[in-house]
Amino acid sequence: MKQQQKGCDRAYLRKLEGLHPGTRHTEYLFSLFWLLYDSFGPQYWWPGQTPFEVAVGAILTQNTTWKNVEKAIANLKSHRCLSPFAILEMADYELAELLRPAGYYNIKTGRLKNFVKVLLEDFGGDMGQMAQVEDGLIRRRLLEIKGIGPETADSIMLYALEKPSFVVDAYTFRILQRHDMIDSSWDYEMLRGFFMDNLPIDVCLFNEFHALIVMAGKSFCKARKPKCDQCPIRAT
DNA sequence: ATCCTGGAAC
DNA sequence: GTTCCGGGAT
Repeated sequence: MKQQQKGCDRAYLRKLEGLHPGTRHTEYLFSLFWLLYDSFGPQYWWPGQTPFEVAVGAILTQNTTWKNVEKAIANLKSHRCLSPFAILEMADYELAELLRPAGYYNIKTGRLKNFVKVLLEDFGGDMGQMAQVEDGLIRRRLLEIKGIGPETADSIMLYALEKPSFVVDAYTFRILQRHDMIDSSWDYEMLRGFFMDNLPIDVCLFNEFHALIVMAGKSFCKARKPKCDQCPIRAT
């Protein structure tokens, strides 16, 4: 079972900040972080259990609310199919039926199998073995899998393998654009680099930061009717 | 630019 | 009733 990271608390994060040389961007990012941390509190992602379950969740949650993913994962569990081998051996239509509540069930059936195939063939079905591989290498390997794009790869890296890879998402783009820190020419890798080049490389920090950005995006920095007036990170 | 999909939230 | 998701492939 994946337990809560020990020592991933405010004191630890404060110390991290103190030890890191501050560029202008570093100051912006940390001030953003603390405003989020103080208003939403620690998030302790991933609401997950085993690293494998976290990876499955990362694939199933693509463009889908987490609530729906939980149902699909519950289905896998109740059918005792939450293992690489069980998933690989299941008939497509059968797996699709279990994944149904997560939406895109036919697409996700293929994507899950693609991932599980690599996990079994290259890493003996063991996430721990996958975690042994050097960060850059394993990221590239994950990105080769059809159905795993940059955000899903980084989510698996950070939340399942506990490697310090910053997860960027649509909220990250939106928030930084509205803060005038970036413009629309920035792509995924550039924005990921912005965080990783200006923050201490740390699993606990990246974990909380991305989770907090998601919270801010859901509650305030929405596409349609942003609640800028009440937003805790307004005018950062 | 469009497709893939169910379900929660508004 | 629409909108929108903890995206990615074609």
